[in-house]
Amino acid sequence: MQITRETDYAIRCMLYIAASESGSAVVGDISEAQSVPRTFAAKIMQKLQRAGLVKSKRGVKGGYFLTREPSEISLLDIIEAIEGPLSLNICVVDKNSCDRVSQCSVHPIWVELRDIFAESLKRYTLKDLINLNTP
Amino acid sequence: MQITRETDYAIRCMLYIAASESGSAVVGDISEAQSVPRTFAAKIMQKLQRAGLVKSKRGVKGGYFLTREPSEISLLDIIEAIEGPLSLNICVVDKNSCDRVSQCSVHPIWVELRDIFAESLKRYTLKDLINLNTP
DNA sequence: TTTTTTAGGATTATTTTTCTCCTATTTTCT
DNA sequence: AGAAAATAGGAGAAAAATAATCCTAAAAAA
Repeated sequence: MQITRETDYAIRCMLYIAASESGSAVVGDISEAQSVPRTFAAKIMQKLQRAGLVKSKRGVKGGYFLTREPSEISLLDIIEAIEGPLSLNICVVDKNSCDRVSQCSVHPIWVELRDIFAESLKRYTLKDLINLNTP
Repeated sequence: MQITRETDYAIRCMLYIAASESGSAVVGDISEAQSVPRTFAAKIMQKLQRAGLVKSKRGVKGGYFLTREPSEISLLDIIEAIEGPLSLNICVVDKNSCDRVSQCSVHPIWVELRDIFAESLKRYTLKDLINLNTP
């Protein structure tokens, strides 16, 4: 029931970019500032890019920058970018994982809880997190 | 962000006991009915007992039975019995896991979300799940 | 005293997570 | 043009967590 360390890193990386003066940052800086292993940070940024949360620019003066305003990027966005669609139980996202889904009395609860959790995670944006830090 | 298979099994085991005529069940039956590997089911029942959700009786005519009414046992109870205290990020439950907790702007959010999620999970009891099944 | 059933320690197997390494490719600056 | 600074992505290694299994012991009932 926990986010993975990778997801935690991803949030911190996004936060670093969002809070940076220029609005963009290079993997080396992100990695160092947020204590995320450098090559792992690079992989994470690639995932975030594929999910459309950031864009990259190669070469000198390159780096990553957000594609939307910090107020438009939620924790849910980042979590799903890294972990895939949110669900509390595998059966919600992969019907084949359980052959009893159709008769399972818990299944609909997992679906319902997914929506409740998603709503909660949607409510927190990068902007909120930055504001908490520097009020 | 998902419960483990062990936790899913645990919920199904509890549900089986709660729904049984006699109010008690033997590991072999639980295992078979819920398609949980037998020895694993035994381990799970032991965890549930240590958490105080069930009690056991050894020997012929033995088995496991609930210590509280189905309406008094929530999904949160079962999840925490198996996985330990609920938290969305390791840092909420183990301060040593992250050396930046004190200055981390996300940390308080994880604490807050934990409470929201816990409340949601508390709302669903074994009784609710049984009723869904046999209305 | 035999059978049924749980208790618990030790151990193995599998899967997932958490990275690392290497070789492109792109872009800028001199 | 060429060197330097970045990201891109495939492949895979290491570590940790999950998902079991096995064995021996203990308790209770018949």
